[in-house]
Amino acid sequence: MSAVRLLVLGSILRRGTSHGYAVLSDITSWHADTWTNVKPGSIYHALDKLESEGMTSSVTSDVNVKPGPSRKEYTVTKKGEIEFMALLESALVSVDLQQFSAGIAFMNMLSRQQIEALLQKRRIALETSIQFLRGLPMEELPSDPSKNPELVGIWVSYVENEAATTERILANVQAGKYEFNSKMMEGER
Amino acid sequence: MSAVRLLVLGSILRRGTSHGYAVLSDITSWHADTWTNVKPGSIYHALDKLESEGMTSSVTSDVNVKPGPSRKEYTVTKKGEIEFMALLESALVSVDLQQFSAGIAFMNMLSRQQIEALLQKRRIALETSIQFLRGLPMEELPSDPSKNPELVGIWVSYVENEAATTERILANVQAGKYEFNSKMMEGER
DNA sequence: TAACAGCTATTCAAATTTGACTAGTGAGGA
DNA sequence: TCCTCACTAGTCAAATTTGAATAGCTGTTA
Repeated sequence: MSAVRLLVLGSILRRGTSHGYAVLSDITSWHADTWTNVKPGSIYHALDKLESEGMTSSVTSDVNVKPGPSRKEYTVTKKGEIEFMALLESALVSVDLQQFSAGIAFMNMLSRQQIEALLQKRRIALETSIQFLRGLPMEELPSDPSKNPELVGIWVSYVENEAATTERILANVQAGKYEFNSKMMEGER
Repeated sequence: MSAVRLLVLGSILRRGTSHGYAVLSDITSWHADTWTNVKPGSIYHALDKLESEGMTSSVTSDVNVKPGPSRKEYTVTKKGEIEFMALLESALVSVDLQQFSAGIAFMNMLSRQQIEALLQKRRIALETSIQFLRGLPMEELPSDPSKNPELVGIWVSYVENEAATTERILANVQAGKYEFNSKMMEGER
């Protein structure tokens, strides 16, 4: 899965109630064409899917909306909120940059303690991955692509860089930067 | 598009002639579960698609193949070879890590001069991207996710790291490391 | 000998993503 | 007035990707 569901739920949650086009505008304005690449179709599909799963509920509003055609207003249900939290937590430990970015975009919706724990977890996973990559066989004149030192090098350096990034964010969070959610939600001890 | 087409064509080209399962085994053995994540379904789909587009041609071999059920043997056509080269060149300038990795996996199928030109091009694209990212507005207490300094930081550091990686590979290639294709192919000056 | 595990080889339905297209409304100019 | 442009809002078919299932052969074990 891509990060669409997380982004869509997050976008609606930030506004309390929202409609397709607003979600689309939010997301396309957030990404600097860099960290997400979601198209209208994916967003509207995700909206339908989320509604059919009971993650959101909607009303068709046709009265006194100012410009353009009528639209469907969505709200995130309790179930959807739980789903959002689960997606958010898994995004924040993901090695994938798009996932992780989307997680960071909504980091303020968790508590400082939760973020710290998740970032630690990501860092450890990345370090394990570095160990593994360093152990791979390589050949100067590779007999098959997997033994190409540059190929392995690309991934070692990516993962090392991610580990450093994670560490840096963690340090900032621990130093008391930014604001976080203080209200506790289900699934917490 | 993902890197499947490139990987499939590359795998067949390396063996001269090949069949679905061999392509699948190649690709899954190359990725260290890291730099590609292609499933059987995608590979067989790509094989069908490529054949229908005339990029490959196939024979059903049923005689004296040793184990298991019968299979379809594919060869890359001239047209497929041209497609492969185009995909390879575009992978090598891609900002996306999966694309770029797949390109590096087959770098020896281009000439040293071609690789050098493409890597330069990638580095320049990445540097332009860094300039852009550095110019983005940020807020310590972001009013919307796109202004989150950590989010922007993640991408700055990713792109900077990619620029450095590209530079490093370029330096090695220029220093005479590795072996490349000396035979010239169409579309070259 | 039959049954099962394990490798070879692939298929297929369902889910997701892409890319391109449709359509309503208001503002401003000719 | 009427036309066109730009913005709002969304739909849809086609392509791709996923996840899980199917099916052929060979060797081993009970």
